[in-house]
Amino acid sequence: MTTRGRRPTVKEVAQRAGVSPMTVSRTLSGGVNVKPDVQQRVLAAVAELGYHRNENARSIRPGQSSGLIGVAITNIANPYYSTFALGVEEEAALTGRRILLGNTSEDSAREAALVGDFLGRRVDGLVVVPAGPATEHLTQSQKQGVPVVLASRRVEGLAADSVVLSDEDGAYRGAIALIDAGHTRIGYLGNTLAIFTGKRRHAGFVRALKERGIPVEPDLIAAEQQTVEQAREAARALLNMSNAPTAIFCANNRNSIGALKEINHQLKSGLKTVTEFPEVMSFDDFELAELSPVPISVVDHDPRELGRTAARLLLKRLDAGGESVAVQEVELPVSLRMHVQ
Amino acid sequence: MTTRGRRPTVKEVAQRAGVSPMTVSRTLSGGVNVKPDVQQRVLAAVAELGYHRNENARSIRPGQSSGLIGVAITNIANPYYSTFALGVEEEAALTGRRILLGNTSEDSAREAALVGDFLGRRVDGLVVVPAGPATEHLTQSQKQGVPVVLASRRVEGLAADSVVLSDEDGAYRGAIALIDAGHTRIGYLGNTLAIFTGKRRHAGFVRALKERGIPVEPDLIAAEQQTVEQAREAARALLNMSNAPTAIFCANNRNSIGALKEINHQLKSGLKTVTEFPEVMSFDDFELAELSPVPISVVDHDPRELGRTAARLLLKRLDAGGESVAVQEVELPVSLRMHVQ
DNA sequence: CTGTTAGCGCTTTCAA
DNA sequence: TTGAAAGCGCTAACAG
Repeated sequence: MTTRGRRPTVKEVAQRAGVSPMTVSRTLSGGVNVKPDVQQRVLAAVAELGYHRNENARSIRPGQSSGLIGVAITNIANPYYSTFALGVEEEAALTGRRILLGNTSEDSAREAALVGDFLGRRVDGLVVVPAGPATEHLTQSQKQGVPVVLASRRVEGLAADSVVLSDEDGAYRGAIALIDAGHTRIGYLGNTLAIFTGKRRHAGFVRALKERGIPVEPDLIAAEQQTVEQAREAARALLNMSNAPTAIFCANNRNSIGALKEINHQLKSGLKTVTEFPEVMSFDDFELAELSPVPISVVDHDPRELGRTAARLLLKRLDAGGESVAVQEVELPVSLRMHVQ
Repeated sequence: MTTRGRRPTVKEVAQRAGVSPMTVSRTLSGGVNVKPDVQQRVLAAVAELGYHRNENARSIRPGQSSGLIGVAITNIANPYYSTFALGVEEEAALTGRRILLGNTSEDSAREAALVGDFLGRRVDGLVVVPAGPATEHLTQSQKQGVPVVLASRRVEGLAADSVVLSDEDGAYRGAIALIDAGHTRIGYLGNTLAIFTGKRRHAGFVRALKERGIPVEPDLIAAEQQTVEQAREAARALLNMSNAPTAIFCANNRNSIGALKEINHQLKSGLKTVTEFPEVMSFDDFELAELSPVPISVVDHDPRELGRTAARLLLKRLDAGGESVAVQEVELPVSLRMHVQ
């Protein structure tokens, strides 16, 4: 039995198996040039002692990697990002790598601290959903040979691989669909234009309106909501306008959910009937969207695939070693699903 | 400028600052016994080079810890678990620790592999939502001085700290509430009884029925659904019975969502009216529960707090060093919220 | 096929 | 207040 609190080392395994540490090391690395019966003894000793090779000690040797990928996302609790993280984890696990996960809460300073910590832990690479326009910590990572892949959002002035959604196109198509359905007064609920996705989705929305000769009324645009509660308040304001919009475009799931909560609330209070509420278009699908009391359509996409793609871009660059590879900018397609049932 | 692909070491920082590596080390560890002006020079060199102390090299020295916590959960994409992970991450970050996150997909073998990998990376401790009754990998971890905290589920025969919900009590109260509302035919949708929470919630449900003299009809019990799709099928079977239940108790969010999807679907198909569908009681709150077309109540709790508590239990044990501390078994309360609006 | 040597980046111990 | 030496666990490179 192993003594409590002791972690066995190669030496102990070697001793127990009656070989040198090198033979243990070789056995554990595939067993080239080790006699089968000796391997057996080594593996038996490993099992008996519950030995696990110290990956940290291993990683400090030149040419060795830590097998760690640092993942910095803005909000783990948002299903969109947690599903994204799942995608990264799965793809990383395929190569035996693990993810170090950190939450930035949309705070650039926290992101920078997190990245610094990740570098200290010698991650092989980073997958980041950038919280803001800051780039220093990311370029520093790149300079030290730790590649960075941006996901969901890009940042200006940083030459890094990235995978984002077709935000502009998706928002454009969503808005066009509403216009085609006869709407001319369309509200907009989104996150701040300072954020990559917020800006692009807003741009797509505006392009659709302009193209169809519909004026963009500032009163109908609310683009500062990051939480469901904020979104709900903004939705309330839109719904309570004397000349309320007949449709609302929600630029992300937080805003869609806030809008539905408010619509549901007002509906249950009984002041208006269903037909008096606007139709909803949501950029982001979400669980139970089909329960919406008003017709709802979604600009759908696959956050898990977004995560997988981010990981793949990173792994590809890692495989290339230090060789310079052209920066990859991937844009994943979105699909319009009308009137989710 | 740092050369691409080079990570600076203490030596380089020392050279640049004109001191020995030890002085750099001391400065970075708080600066005791280093003259202020020397510290300035060191820190300047650190900043110029973008130096990050190699935590892996650091951790191999005796008495040093990696500052890593291994977190193994069964399904990152489930909001319940991702919110749980957020709680762990937050609490860990307070002590400067990071989490290594792995998904087990309810697979014990994968969990064992994950734990082995975590041990190899010299985690300070583990937070595990156990996928099954297997304990070998967990006792091995404990034997090597790496404490384990179980969350959401316990496993028999393992003396480890744990934090779980008041499953039995919550299910009991939920069922009693349905009975008090006049229901005598109550369906049950849950995950398998082989899982800790499944067994306990089912037990609470059954206890309520028995206590009130209501027979437990096997036909009304479906307890094998792990996914929303499976839950939806099981719900369909219940709804389509000639003598369908007037209420359904759903033992977790996957089952609640599956049930609501099916109810919504049948409702929109127009074969029955709203009042012909059963009322729903959901163990687990979830986003947009209030949009349910039928009355819904929830057995509510706080997965983030569950994560925080798990992390706190672990940190407390780590603080105690190797000293033996009594095993802590925490049970977090749940609250009944009737007729969510 | 196996073992010895040396050294990765860091910090504890001891000496100055 | 500073530095030199030694060694943590591991594995390339070189013997044998």
